[in-house]
Amino acid sequence: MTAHPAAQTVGLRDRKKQQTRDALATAALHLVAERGLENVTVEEISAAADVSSRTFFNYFPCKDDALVADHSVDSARFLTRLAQVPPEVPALAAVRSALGEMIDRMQADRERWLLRMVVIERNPALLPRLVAAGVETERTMTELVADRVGVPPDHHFPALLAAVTGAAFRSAMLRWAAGDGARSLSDLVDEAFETLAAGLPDPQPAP
Amino acid sequence: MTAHPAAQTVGLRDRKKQQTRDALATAALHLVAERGLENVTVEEISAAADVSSRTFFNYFPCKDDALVADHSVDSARFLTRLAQVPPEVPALAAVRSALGEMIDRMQADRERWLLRMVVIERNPALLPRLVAAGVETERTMTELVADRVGVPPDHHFPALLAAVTGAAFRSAMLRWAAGDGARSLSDLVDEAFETLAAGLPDPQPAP
DNA sequence: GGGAGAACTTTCAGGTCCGGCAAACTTTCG
DNA sequence: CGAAAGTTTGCCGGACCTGAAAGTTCTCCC
Repeated sequence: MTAHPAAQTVGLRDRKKQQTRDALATAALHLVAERGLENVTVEEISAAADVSSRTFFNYFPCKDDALVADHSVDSARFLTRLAQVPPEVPALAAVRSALGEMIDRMQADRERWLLRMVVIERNPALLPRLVAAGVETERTMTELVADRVGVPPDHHFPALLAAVTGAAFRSAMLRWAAGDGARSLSDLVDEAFETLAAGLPDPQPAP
Repeated sequence: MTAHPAAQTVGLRDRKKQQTRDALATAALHLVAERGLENVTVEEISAAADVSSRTFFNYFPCKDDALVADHSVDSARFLTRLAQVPPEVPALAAVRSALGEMIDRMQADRERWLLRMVVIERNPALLPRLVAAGVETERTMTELVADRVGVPPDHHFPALLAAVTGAAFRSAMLRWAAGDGARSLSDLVDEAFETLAAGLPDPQPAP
């Protein structure tokens, strides 16, 4: 037996895969951060990660996804959480609650996520990609919410809630990056959701 | 002098340009509607509009833009309207009010807009494009709103309001198309904005 | 251990997207 | 009419992305 009898669930193979994926994403983020999206090719990213450019596409369906997607934050877990929130909790609060775990994981990966958001901010072409990453999630979320509040799936509320909370979350993420992570993401999301719950009233101009 | 002494502001040249642009957009929408986004090339679209494929790119920066962008609904006018709404009107209501004109124009172009939204619905890759079309608008909108409510530009409210109203509007557009335009877009947008103003409370399950 | 087979990577070929360039053409204006 | 300005077009090349086939690396089971 080798010196590592434990850690059986993940073999060498999976560890290498994760490494490669990580190397590609990291290389992509750093290169784009310093040169801009247009001035970085897939070949350069692949070279920096020491793999062929064909391999790049085995991991990411397109260049942008290497910058925006993140395996560690998979939406399936968020949806599971959402389904688990007790049904008497209002939908908006339920969504906020279910986001908690995802937010924690993002804070744990603080460094990388801040870089990611800065890259997105400086390359607006990526912003739609951020939406794309959530579009399938929003669809499922719509169904979950319809179920939860007991309205037909073509009612306007579930789709509106999904779209609006998605927008609010993105807004908080961008704000997080803009402040370089000075305030916690959790706080910023809370602030946004409270404003939503209050019906988006005009804020006080000056105290 | 010719038989058309009036209509001086637009010459033959500009009229032709508008025609070409329109032909390209129309061809793109119809082809994609029947074959799907992947199975339509720029060459085919250009051929259908009787221009070279090189000309296509003189009008649209990429294939998707021919499907999503619309010259008749330029956001500059919306922003102008927004700036004109009296400052005592709360920001959320002001946005709804400023959207009115755009909505009217979309209803006038009902046919084309419904087709467009159906195409987007059936080709989810385009949905992020719809966001992209509004991203610059949202940025300006953020500044306008900050100004209007008298908070610094890095306050969370303006960006949140811009993102959220954008999402709500898109949600209403998709709903409009899903119902094949049975209910007026104006109604659907009102419904969404009222729900926003109420703080997104859970709807009544059944009467 | 050791080999059969699965999984991953690489190379290669090819289609589509998209932008720069300069020549031909069309409209506008003096 | 003729010059100026704008538009269309073909040509070319780089970049993105995909399929197929061949080569390499890991896993599993004996």
